[in-house]
Amino acid sequence: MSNEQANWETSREEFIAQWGALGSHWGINRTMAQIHALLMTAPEAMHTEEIMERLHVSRGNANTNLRELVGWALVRVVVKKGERREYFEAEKDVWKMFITIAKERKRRELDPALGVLKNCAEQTKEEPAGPGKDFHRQMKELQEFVEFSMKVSDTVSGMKHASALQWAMRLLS
Amino acid sequence: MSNEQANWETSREEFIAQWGALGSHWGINRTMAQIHALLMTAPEAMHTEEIMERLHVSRGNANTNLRELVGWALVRVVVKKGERREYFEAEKDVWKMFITIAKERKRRELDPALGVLKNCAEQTKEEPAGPGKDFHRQMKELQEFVEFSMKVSDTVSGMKHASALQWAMRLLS
DNA sequence: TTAAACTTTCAGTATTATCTGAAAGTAAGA
DNA sequence: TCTTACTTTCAGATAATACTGAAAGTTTAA
Repeated sequence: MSNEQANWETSREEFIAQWGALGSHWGINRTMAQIHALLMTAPEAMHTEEIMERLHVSRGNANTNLRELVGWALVRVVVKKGERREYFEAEKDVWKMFITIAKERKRRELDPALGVLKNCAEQTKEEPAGPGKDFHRQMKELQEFVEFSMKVSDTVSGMKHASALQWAMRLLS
Repeated sequence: MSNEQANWETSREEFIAQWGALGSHWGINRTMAQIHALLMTAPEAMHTEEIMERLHVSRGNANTNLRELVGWALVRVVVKKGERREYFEAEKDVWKMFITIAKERKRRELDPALGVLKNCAEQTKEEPAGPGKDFHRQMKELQEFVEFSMKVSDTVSGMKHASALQWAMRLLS
């Protein structure tokens, strides 16, 4: 039977399925997360056709989500000499992956959110004591917290894996 | 005109709308995020009726999402003496809020994810050198990263706001 | 040029998530 | 016990999101 597959492929299937499910709890399209999981565990770069077949998705869907992943810088396009079609490969280093995701989410979501908070704080800074002032204080506190998180995130993102680990050891000990 | 409203209420509307949008990028139901934003900026505890009216949502929707927020421990039920209906109030301290969310997401999503990774790693630990072994290593690395994140998260969650700030200052300097 | 090989786009369709409203459930107190 | 005031549930409706497939677009090379 050609239905036989290596044992690890069974685990891989499970990983892909679960990574997809997890993604959708975090506002990430299920197919996108699955493609990511597939490429993350791929021994070689893959092309669209292979991905379509493996995940049973249409060309349009595969293409859109691959582009999205490339946009997130989690996946790179690989051109093979003598071949016309594009191959895709994912970043496999977990630490780099984490940093990439953190940076991207910051840019896409935290930055706009911070804008709103600043705006709300600014618009209410003249409020006299009472509910208006309380609201102002609340927005200020949120704003400061977000700014603080961003700084931490930037600092950690700038670290090499080794120094991050060292830093963490100190924190955890 | 009774359409007039305090200036800060205008900012509050914007905050609620944007908090809802942000939430949905993070896999959180928009209404839930909006109720949270509403309560977070409420001078007094509110009851279901007020929330329904303010956000134009049905009783069922309001009730479900309030219960969900109580389940997340982001909102508390308040009973007023002499009153039969329940009032709701949100945690306003940003640091506490953050810790609560971190703990809850860990419990709900990271714990199960870790299970899958461990499983995948376990099932492939005997793989001989080659793609199977590479997969095993990949799962191990992800597992270790998740375990590490959990430790950091637990440590930070255990901190009082003050000591967290102190810690952060050292990191950022 | 023309054709072949591949990628992108998008209108229409399918799927999933969310919401409504009314009926059923619960509990206090008259 | 009955009524009233409230909360919960959930089947069906609606809205948001994701997916398909085929046509249009692009690039390479003969």
